Amino acid sequence: MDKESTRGPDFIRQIVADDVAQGKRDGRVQTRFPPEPNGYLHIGHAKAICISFNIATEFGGKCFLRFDDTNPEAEDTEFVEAIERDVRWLGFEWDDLTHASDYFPKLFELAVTLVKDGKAYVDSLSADEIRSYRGTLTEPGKPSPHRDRSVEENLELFEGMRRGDFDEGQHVLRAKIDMASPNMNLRDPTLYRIRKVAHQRTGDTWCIYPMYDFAHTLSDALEGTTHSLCSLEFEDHRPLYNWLIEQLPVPHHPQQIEFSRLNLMYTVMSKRKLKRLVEEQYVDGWDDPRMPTLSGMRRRGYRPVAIRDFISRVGVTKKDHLIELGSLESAVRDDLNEHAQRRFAVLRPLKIVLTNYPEDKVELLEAANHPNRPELGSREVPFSREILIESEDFMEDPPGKFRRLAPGREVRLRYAYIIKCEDVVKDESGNVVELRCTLDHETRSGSDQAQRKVKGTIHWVSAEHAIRANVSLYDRLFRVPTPDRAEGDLEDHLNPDSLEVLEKAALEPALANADPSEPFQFERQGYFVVDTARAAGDTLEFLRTVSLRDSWAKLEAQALQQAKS
RNA sequence: UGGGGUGUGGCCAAGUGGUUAAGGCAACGGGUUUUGAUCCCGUCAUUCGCAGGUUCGAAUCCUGCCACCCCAGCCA
Repeated sequence: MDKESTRGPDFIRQIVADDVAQGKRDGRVQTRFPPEPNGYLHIGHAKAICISFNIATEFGGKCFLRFDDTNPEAEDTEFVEAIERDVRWLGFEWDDLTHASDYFPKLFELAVTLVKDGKAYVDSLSADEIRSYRGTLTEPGKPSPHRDRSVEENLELFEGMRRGDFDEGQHVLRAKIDMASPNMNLRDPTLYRIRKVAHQRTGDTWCIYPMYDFAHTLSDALEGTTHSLCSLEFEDHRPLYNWLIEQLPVPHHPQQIEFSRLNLMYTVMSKRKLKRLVEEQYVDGWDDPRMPTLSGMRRRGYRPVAIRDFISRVGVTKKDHLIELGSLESAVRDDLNEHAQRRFAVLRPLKIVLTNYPEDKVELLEAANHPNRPELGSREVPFSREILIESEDFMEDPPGKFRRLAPGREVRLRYAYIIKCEDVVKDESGNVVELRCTLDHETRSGSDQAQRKVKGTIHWVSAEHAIRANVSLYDRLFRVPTPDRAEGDLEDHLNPDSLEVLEKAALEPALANADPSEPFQFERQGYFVVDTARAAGDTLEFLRTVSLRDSWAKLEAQALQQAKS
């Protein structure tokens, strides 16, 4: 149910459509999403996933999930499983699941071909030496003394590398391209390095592993990718990508197209930084609701359809961008507004005694599950003499525009009665601890005389029937819009108020057996969901997915601004 | 001072030489409302990084300049 965009096809779809129209590659379309299993997927990956999977579907093609598992030191099956789960959760199913490691034998063969053709050589310089020989951005590199080894010697050495005759770092295999190229990627890039580490899939079969450019390009070419869609930072790699495909006898000639990656304000998207937040326990784990990971968003209560909608709202271009959080939240709200059933929950309770309501009386009042969707039915909410309201719905000395409860003022209790505040009870230190109100018996919701209008309507919960719950309120993880670019350490920019746990929340009884997979709107508050990861004892745990749009809060903020200036 | 990219309203983004420069988010104003929500209506770029040029006509073509991003892993 993604919202239909009125905008024309993006530049990638235009290219693919042209290719198909011209019968390029027999009009076949095949894409792939190639994550490295060294971390969890985040919202930036969701963009890449949507692009590749959707384009394949739109053109009647295929999309593979391929693990780019060429660096066994960083990779782990935990990540493999998480990635598969997250891709499926987002709503996509791959036509085939492959691994760069599936191609290790063929990749080795192709490397040998390159050596035989004199297009690759074994270099025995140290990593430091290679770096210094590479030159700089403005100065050309110089050839390694090993650059002109004979094919025979190279073959022997490369076989030796493969057999495990050498230590890590002793040799690498390099492409022989152009040490003076203005494109650093063409200055004899490393193709293979020795790593005496077991691989999560191939075990000890290999002690040499291909580098990204070699493995990725040729995996594409081997499995029949037609359009290799990736992010902008690989633009400089495209000449190398094409070079490899031109040099080697591969069955397919894919085309690489780059788009800008997704950046969101007030968060970070680099796997390295996310990993650090997890490992140094600034967050609860990869699925912490403040994380931009898909698992975090899932726990937060964002639904796949909302994420897909957000991605399509953002579009596909080559322009670097930085997207406001509001844009994501708007997509999340649009989905939840449509699908979440409404409930009453009082987050910070203030007790009210209805002095003219019988002590032992309980009424069951009907409340709609969704005001705009009557087909979703209703539930009964118990009402009694003692109720709880949101403490911020009462002000002793309210500003002009305040429409809620105040001494001598009336409000409508939603789906119930109009009440009037008669008395304010305070403790020794002057805090308001209880309100004594009278109720207008003529104004019960649905009754003939219920039409009387008052300025405000508030939600409530019967004190006697309330269910206790903890409610976690999450906010942005960082307090600066671009923590990546900000001065100082990452942790200096963390938002100290990114989590507030309310331990006195009171819920209406209908929430007692809430289905953890079902989102709710706590009326006038926001969208909430059961926090399964937190549910330990017998206390109910909810978390706030996103607040409701709040024009009152905005007014208050503006008033505060004016008071300051 | 090398190479590769990108510049359209606060944030995204259509636009592919020819009516008044789409749309979304945000903001602002108004209407409906027993959620200060939703919904609905309206306002919001005489101008497309800047300066020249070509053209009857330019965001779209040309030239120059400026700004920002990426690249010197045996990471991906």
